[in-house]
Amino acid sequence: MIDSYSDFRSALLLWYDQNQRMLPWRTKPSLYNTVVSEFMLQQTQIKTALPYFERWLIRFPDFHSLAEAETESVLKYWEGLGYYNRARNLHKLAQCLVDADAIPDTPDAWKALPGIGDYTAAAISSIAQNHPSAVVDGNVVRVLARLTNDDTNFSSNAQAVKQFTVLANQLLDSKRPGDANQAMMELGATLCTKGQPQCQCCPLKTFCLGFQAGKPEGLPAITRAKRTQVQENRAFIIREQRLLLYKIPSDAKRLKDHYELPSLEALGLTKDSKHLKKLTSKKRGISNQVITETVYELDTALNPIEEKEPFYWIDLKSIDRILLSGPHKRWIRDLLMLL
DNA sequence: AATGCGGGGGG
DNA sequence: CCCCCAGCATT
Repeated sequence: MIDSYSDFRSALLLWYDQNQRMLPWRTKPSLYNTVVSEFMLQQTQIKTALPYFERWLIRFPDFHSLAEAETESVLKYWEGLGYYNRARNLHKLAQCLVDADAIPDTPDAWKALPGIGDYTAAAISSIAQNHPSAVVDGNVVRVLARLTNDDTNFSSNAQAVKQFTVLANQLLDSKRPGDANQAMMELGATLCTKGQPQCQCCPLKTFCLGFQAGKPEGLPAITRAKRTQVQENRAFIIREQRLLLYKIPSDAKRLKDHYELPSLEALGLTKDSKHLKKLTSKKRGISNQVITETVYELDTALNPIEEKEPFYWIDLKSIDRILLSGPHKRWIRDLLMLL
């Protein structure tokens, strides 16, 4: 397929040296910066993570400061980014490293730490420690599927990752593994994009079978999980400058310890009640669910509930101090403007 | 191997 | 509206 691995690696690295984006974890490289950025970038685009990364480094500049921080503070700085177990795992990881006798120096050693799988172990090892381990993320899968013109219909992303890991390691430049890995991902993020790849600018076009065959856009072919529809009805209730919120239990599977607008169900109400008035409705996606959420207000004559257990009356002035998921935070802000 | 986990970017 | 994003842990 590829005549000269040496030519391939040179072309890729030359392009990366000349075209890489300026990013804070590249400008100021360190083990800590690499670890934090890789956690934030799990299933999250660079553009989205960037402001979080900057704020994080000011508040938690190193492993030691992170290890010592309260979980609540750590989550507050992750608020809105999603996948909150990443923050909890990063926090635990910092504590592990501070306690450890030695820093891990192989992918397998990194994988023993919380929140680190195949991808992140290879990324940290190669970028921060010059270890020759290839990363295979969504970008790399796309680049390699096109490079080899592989039209396999993968039944999952994991299957594609597994298949392309072999090739990724064969192609990896062991002299500069961190840059070679980042170059493949940078290529996938900027030129070899899903929609309209800019093949004419691609440093790999002379090696790319997909380009030569003329149809790289359709690759890779991966069957995705079907989405299911869910309906949620919630209450927006304010009494005397306090908003009624529901605190998600610490043993819940998602959004543990976050606050949200209480569901009508939890309040013992149904959407058909005469005392409810529809305020607004929005649709959003979570994982493979499409949630249609409708918010109602309750007649001011009725006083719904005491402050007890998972229900809290939060003073509007202190709303910024509690943990809120992104959508609920925006929702509350919008509804307060409306009133 | 399949599923759940947030949220947002961009076509 | 859709797919996808520098994935991981659990089952």
